Parts: sequence; C-alpha cells; structure tokens
Amino acid sequence: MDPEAGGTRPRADDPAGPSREVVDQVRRFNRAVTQRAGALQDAFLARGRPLGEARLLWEIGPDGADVRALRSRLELDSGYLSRLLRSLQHDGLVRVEPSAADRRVRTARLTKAGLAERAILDRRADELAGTILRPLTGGQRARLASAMSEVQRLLDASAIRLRPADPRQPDARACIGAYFSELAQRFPGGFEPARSTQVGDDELTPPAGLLLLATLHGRPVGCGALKLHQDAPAEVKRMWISPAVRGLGVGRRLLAELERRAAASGATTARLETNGTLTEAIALYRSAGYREVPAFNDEPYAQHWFEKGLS
Amino acid sequence: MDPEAGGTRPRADDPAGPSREVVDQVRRFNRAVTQRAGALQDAFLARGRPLGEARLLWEIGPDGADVRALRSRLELDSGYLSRLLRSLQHDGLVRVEPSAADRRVRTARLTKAGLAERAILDRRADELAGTILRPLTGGQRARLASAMSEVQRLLDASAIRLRPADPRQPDARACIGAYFSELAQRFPGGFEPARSTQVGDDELTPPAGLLLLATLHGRPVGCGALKLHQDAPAEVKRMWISPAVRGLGVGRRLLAELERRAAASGATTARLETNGTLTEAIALYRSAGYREVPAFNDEPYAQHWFEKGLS
DNA sequence: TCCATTCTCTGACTAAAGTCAGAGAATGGA
DNA sequence: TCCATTCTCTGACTTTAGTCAGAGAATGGA
Repeated sequence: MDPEAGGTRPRADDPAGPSREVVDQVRRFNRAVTQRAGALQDAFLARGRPLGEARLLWEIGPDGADVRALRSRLELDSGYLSRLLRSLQHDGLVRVEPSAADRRVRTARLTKAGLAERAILDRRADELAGTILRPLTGGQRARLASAMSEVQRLLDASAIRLRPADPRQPDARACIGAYFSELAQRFPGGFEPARSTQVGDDELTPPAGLLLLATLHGRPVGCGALKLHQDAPAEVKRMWISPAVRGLGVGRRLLAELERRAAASGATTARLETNGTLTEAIALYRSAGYREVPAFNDEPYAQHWFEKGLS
Repeated sequence: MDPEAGGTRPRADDPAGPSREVVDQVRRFNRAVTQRAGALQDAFLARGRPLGEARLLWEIGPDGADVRALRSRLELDSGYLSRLLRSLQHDGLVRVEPSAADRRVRTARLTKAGLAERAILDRRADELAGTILRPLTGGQRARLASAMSEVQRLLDASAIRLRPADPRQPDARACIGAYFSELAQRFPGGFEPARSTQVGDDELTPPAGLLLLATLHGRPVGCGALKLHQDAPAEVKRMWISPAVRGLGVGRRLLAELERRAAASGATTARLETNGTLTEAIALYRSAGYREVPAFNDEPYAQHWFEKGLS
C-alpha cells in the first residue's frame, strides 16, 4: 500500500524543504518500485520455504555465524531465531554448535546441503536481475545500472545519522583508528599518533569537547570532534569519512553540525589545522568558508591552518 | 532477504546478456531498496492498523469503489476482502452498500472519519518522503528525483509485455481507438476511419494476420498488427504506443516482434505506409531499416511508403 | 422459465511472522 | 564464592495475511 502523490495539497513555501514535485517523485518511486520489486523478489526467492528461513540461510553465509550476531544483524527475537534455526536444522541445511570461545553462544554453519541451497538462492537472485534486464537494450541497461547506483548512494546519504559519542566507545575507536591508519598511509613520512599533539578522550567529551559519529544503518562511517575553550576559538579535530561514503556530502554535514554545536557553546570562531596531503579535506574546508591563517599551534604534521567565524 | 552480488561466479560470455556488473548493481539495488525502503514505508504507514486494511482504505479513495473493482485491482480473495471491509466498517471508516446498477455488487465508500484517516495517510506519505529528502542538499534532492524517475521509467520499460490479442477484445479496441483519436488530432484535415483503407478484424487474426498488444502490469499501452499475404510482403498496421511509455523503446520492440513473426510466417519483406505528420514514427521506421519506396497502395491518409527485407 | 454465471459473504482453517515469559547454563568482575 | 549479565531455548500464545468451500442472491441470455 503506497499512497501516490497527494497532489491536492500544495507544499508549504519552505525554501529549506523539498519541493512538491520532488516529494511526489519520491512517493511515486516508493509506490512503483519498492512494492513491486519486493513482491517480485519474494516470489523469486521463496522456493517453498518461508522467507525468514531463506533469509537466515543466506545470512549464515559460507563461513557460518554466531547466533547472537545473526540476532543483532537481522533484528530478530531470540526465540523466533531459535525456531527458524531448528527448522533449517531439521531440513539438514544447518548445524548449530556451542562456540569454543563462549559456551553460551551458538555458532550456526551451513551443511553441504545448506551450501548447495544457498548457491541456488544466489543463482535465483541473478535470474531475477536477468528478467529485469533482458527486455532492455544495452544502452538502457547501462542507464538503469547508473540510475540505480545513484538512487542507492543518495538514499545512503539520506540515511546517514550524526550523533554524539564517547571517544572510548568501540565505534568511535574504530573511526579514529581508521583515521590514523589513513594518515599513516597518505603522509609521505608516515604518521605516528605519539608524535602528534595529544588530545585526550576527556578533551573530546562534554563539557570540554565533543565527538560526533556518523553512522549508516548503525555502522560507523565517519567522525569529527570539537575541543572547546572558554573565550577562545573552538578546535575541529579528527575529521574522517569512510571512503565508502565519500562524495555524498557527509563531511560537509559533519563539519556544519560541529560548527553549530561550537556556536551553541558560545564559540565565535572555529579553527583547524591539516596536512597538505589531504587535498579533499582542504577543499572542503575552503568551500565551507575557512580561510588560511598563520600557524596558531606547533602541530608537527600540519602545514595549513584555517579559521572561520561562526556568526 | 536479499542476496547481494554473488561475485564468486563469473557471468557466461553472452554478448546479448547483461554484464556481471550490471547484474550486481541490480541485485544491490534490490537489496537496498526493497528491504530498507520497504520496511521504512510499512512502519510509516501502518498506524496500528494491518497494512492490508490501510491499503484498502487508500484504494477505496475519495469517490468510493465497487468491491469487485477493488478485488481485481488489489488481486485479493473475495473472502479476505470482505473481511477487511468488515473490519474497516466496524471502525466506522467505511460504508458498504449494494450498487444501484447491479445488486450483486457492493460499493464501498469512505465515511467522514474514513476520509480523515485517508488524509492522515496522505500526510504520512509526504512525511516519509520528507525524511528521505531532508538530510540532502538541494542538488542532491534534484539528482535523487531524477535518478528515481529514470529507474522507474526503465523498470516500466522492462515490465512491458508483448502478447497476441484478438482485435475484438476490449484492450485491443481501446488501443486502436486511442490510435485513431491521435490520428484525428494530429492530421491537419483530421482522420475518419471510414475514409481510410479498411482492415477487418479477421484480417488481423491468425492465420490472415495478427495483432500484438503491449501491456504494462496488465494495462494496455500499445499495439501493432500484421496483415499477412501469401507470396507477397507482410503489412505492418496499427502501430501505436501510449504517450505514457514513449521513449522507452516499446515501439521498436513491437516492430521487431512483428517482423519476427512475419518472417516466421514466410514473409521476406515488410511494408508500411504512414502520414507525414507522424515524424517520430517515421524516424523509428527509418532507424529500424525501412527504406522509402514508391506508393504501393492508395491509402488516402499516407504520404510515405516504406519497405524492409526480413532476412 | 431455466440455467449458467457473477458476486459477496460466512465458516473453517492454515502458515508465517512473530512476542513474551521464564528456565538453565555460562561468563566475568567484585 | 556470589551475583549481575548474557545467551539460548522452550512453552504458550497472538496477529496478519491469507485460502478453500459453499450458500444464497442477482443478472442476462436462450
């Protein structure tokens, strides 16, 4: 059930909001594509088995998976998941054993028959794509793939959420770690955190500072932080975006949100320093209104210092 | 459950088939859109009511609908539909009465409360689109709308089916009627079927001829016909595509299928005549390999005659 | 008038997709 | 050792999305 464009009600004239025709296009897409594709897909992949079971079979994967990981990934009730596994086990497609690392945990693995069934599902998914593509010309196929990629990427961009996080949390740690790894790879002389100006976890925790995490469907895909000072400029730190979501405006959004929060904390100026190798980051800062200024600290890995008024 | 790209199996080297990466893109899209967008949509529109009921509420619409029309449109079992209506009736949202035209038939109408509930659904669908669009920049929104439109149109193109039909059937009649209407509008002097060279229904019915219908999700969107002659060229007739699906290669597909069937019936040549006003049709024929030839009949409304070898 | 067809509804039922409660085992920190 | 927490499983159950059978009323054509 997808209500189509509700064309009887004009959109409020909000310059920051989406226009009527864009909203209508999204609604039309929701109706036409989401539902139809879903029904077609379900029909294609069912194979006489409940979809929940088929889905689980696929998610267990060729390497197996812990039940709790499956529970969390598929967002299923422990009881229901147990039942689905029982059913697949009964059909000889799955084997469930206690994990060696923690005997409370079960690990599910596909049997030989389970792997064969999964391969059939794989083929079926290919066939489904084939039925969609076959009636089209070569040019139409390329255009469809390109448009689908664009829709998908923009829906991802839309789904990215920003939230404050404690720098000690695993997700935050992972992002900062990825940031440091990338710096080590891209700087000509490498990067060692110990040689850089130290920033403690407390400094990025309210009220002294703040770390923002960007997540896509719960998965961390970026971070950025603020060091706040009384009567002095706020410092932007730890700006990193996962390569998987670059080009989608996430960095810009993160930076804008950091600026907002800095201003809300009373800061009138934001500052940051960066290495000359990070050309895309520098371009982002410039286009966001940062001007290059004389060095304001002695960070060994920096060659450029930027500042922006926050009014 | 959406299997993602099954990247371990190389695609057969079939130049006419879709490439591996296009198939993978379609599979990724199916996964991303169907599951995520579908689930989000259901959550948004549920409002504590089963989706089937919400869907029915929407489909009844502001003007009401016959139960049998709803049954056919939504492809629901008569018993189940009756139950859904009962439930909505119990909630005071729907009124069901015998139709004046045929007392076997029931007409369902929304009550005042039903109309209010429908308006809420309308608003919710807007809000759903809004949540998708709001995190995006203006440029991203425009790009998303454009990409969605492209995906939708190409999926429509993909979903179009060609099938033989009896020219007397309502769908065929509707297409031929639309064709004649368009000719009447576009020809400078108008068009009257009676002044044109007559083609009887039997002439477009096997074995004397053939009519092909193009349908999109069961709805007729185009037609084309053949008149077959022993030891003489086959004639292409009644080529019409609905404006809603023009530009998607449907005409080309129809024409190609007619040629195939003509060749399969032993014809070595295909012929057609057309009015000079139909510039897109002429362009299609030319690009499909038809050459202009001297007039081979005295069709009063034609100014161009074309021919193509079918080997 | 008869009869085949169409339509809606009710009875009876099923399968799938879950939820909630709670028991028992395992883990790790105080 | 104790205890809070985590994990899985089983019991019991519900809701949703339907299906199939068949009855009774209405329609239209022979």
